[in-house]
Amino acid sequence: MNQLKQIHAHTVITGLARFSYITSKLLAFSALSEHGDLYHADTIYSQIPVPNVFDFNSMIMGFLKNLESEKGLSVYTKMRRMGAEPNSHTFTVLVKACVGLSLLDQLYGQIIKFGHACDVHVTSSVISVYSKCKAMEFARRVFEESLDKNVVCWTSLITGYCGNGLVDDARYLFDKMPERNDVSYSAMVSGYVRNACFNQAIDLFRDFKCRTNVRLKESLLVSVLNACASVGAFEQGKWIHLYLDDHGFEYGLELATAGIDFYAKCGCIKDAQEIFNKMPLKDVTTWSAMIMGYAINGENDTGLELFAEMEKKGPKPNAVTFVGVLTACNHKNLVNEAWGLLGRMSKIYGIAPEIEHYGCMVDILARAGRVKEAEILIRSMAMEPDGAIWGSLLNGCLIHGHFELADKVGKLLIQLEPQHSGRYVLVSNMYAKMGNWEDVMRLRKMMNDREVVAIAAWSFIEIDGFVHKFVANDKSHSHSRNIYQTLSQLRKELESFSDANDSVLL
DNA sequence: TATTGGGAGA
Repeated sequence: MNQLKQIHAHTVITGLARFSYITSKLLAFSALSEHGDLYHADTIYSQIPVPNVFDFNSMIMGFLKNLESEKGLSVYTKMRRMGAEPNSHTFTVLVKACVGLSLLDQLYGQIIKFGHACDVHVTSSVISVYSKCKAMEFARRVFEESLDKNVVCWTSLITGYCGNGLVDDARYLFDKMPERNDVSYSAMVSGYVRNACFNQAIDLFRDFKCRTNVRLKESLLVSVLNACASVGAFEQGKWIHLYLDDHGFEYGLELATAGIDFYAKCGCIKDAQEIFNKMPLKDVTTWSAMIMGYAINGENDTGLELFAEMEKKGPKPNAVTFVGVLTACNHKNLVNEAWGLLGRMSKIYGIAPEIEHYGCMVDILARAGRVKEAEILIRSMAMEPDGAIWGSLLNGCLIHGHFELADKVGKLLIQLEPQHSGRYVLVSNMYAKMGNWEDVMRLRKMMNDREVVAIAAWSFIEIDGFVHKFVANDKSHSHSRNIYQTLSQLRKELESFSDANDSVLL
């Protein structure tokens, strides 16, 4: 950048600055290059008597890249005042500065006025921003009215539908689009993942794999790994890992972190660790995934040790990292350590606790039987407690037999989430435990009246690529007898283990 | 000079 400043000074002294293409190049580099300097660009820009569209566009892009949308918009205002005509590049970038619908509507009016409504770059950008404003009907209209649509425009609309929970509409479009590329597949797969349709995501990927012989793109594999992690589709995820090794992929940040998460969620913590160790570069997300991985696999000490290592020589932990560390404390009943970490988080790292952190802390306290303390913490929170937090407290009350508080929290929870069947089940179980059958019946009637249907929770396990499904009281599996025998054996072992521990504690 | 997609969270 110093060299550039010297060149700039030189052009001013020698009069070369009169040649607009030279100044424009200097301006663009300063505003947009990684090694640039936006404020130097601003100086160059202010010294140009009559900037051209290219210069205005460079400044708009620079400000937007720097997350200064208002300044970007004011460049546009100046541009219009000076009578310069915006081009399609201007609008493609500028629409991203529109935070609200009214601003976007105004800008779209300008786009039509200057005749850029059919430009594929502009259309894709506008669709994408309307979608982010949750205005799908407008996004759709812009799409329909554009006479020249390419695969990018289609993909923008598909992403928009997925982002607004309309995953079926997205799929309908996806099937209808005249041409698909790897990004459209990626968009649809990750759209399924974001909407918790993991199996559809995996099916679509398999479909894509069959149709093509080209090298699969990283982004698509990241989305699929995500889906595999969520449903425990071990064989499919493992296939991706082999594919990566066979095709000489680098262990890049997104892909490798998704891999760590996948193996950890499938219970293969050693494989997760192997990827972690192989990665040439790790960032806060990578470390967080690994810490959380240890926590959910019961290797809480290793998780806490890794966190200590991160504090010494890794990137600065963020809010998500602390969710992982608190989860590790939770599984080991480390109440005081958790309090300490929550304090460290805000005092040392300046991270204000979010509802997730309170959620972990309440869960830790409640599981440890410190339900009063948990209740006080909930009431001291700066934000409204959600159902999950009250649910943790209720759970703790039930484990430790605090029925009075459980009753109060249960009523509150049902009031807060009247359509959540799980809440009724939990509270109803509590009444049953107390022998309070009248209230059990009352709750059942309430559920009927409110048309709340209890959804059965299924478990899945994949063995040799075959998925086995289970539900409570299910005897349909061919090995059902053996499974129940093993379960009963396990229960006996757990009971004797817990009896032995109780006697140690007493 | 520009448009779509991608990693960790109770």
